[in-house]
Amino acid sequence: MKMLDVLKSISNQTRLNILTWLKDPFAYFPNEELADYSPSLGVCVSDIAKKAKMSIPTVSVYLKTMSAADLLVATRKDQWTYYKRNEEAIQELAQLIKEKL
Amino acid sequence: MKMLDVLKSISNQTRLNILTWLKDPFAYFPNEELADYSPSLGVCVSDIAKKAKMSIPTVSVYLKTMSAADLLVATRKDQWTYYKRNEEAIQELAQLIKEKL
DNA sequence: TAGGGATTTAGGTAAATGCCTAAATTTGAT
DNA sequence: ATCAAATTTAGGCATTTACCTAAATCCCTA
Repeated sequence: MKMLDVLKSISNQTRLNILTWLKDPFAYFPNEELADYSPSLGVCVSDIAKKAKMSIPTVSVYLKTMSAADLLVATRKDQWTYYKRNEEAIQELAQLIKEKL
Repeated sequence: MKMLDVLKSISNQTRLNILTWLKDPFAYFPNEELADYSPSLGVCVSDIAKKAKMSIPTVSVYLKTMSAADLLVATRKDQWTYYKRNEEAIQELAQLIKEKL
């Protein structure tokens, strides 16, 4: 894990929010959008963009950045790309800060 | 603690390095510079700037930013400003990431 | 109170980041 | 093969960040 890239990828309020939203999608996204939600997939790009009130392209690259930093896991299914949190990597980051930083 | 400001303040390789150096000054700074080192004070601006191979003004504002984010503690003594880590805040950050992020 | 060392503040430029719209691509369904 | 929906890629502009040098300030000591 590249500590600096991970840190950069969460040094933005929107990206930080996305991480929070994905922690508990039912608490943050309209239920109808989660009709066929599955924890193994996560939430799709456009739903996240709508929640963020930001353009889809912007959010698309944010998500891509975060998955490049290994904080999110992307799954393409049909024409949708779903993103979910990578809990292991997040815990690993906390651990790294705790003992190595 | 403002999570975002803290994260921003460590989203830079040099500032990340400084945090590492201050964790164990004797391992990273020339011993003669630490002649009157005391853990309660830390290391002064110009020694840190020299170690970073960066201009003093740049490092001065980096350090100030980090202490504004509460990651460092500054102590002015005579004409020197010493900086040391704020271990509590760093642990708090790790904790915050672990359970709230 | 003048001089000098350490630091901070100001001011500037280049690079990176934040976001957008438009265009291109992917993929399922007629 | 074609259309439409979702996403990604490209390109662009505004703001922030990363540094620097020069000037100002702080604080000692003569």
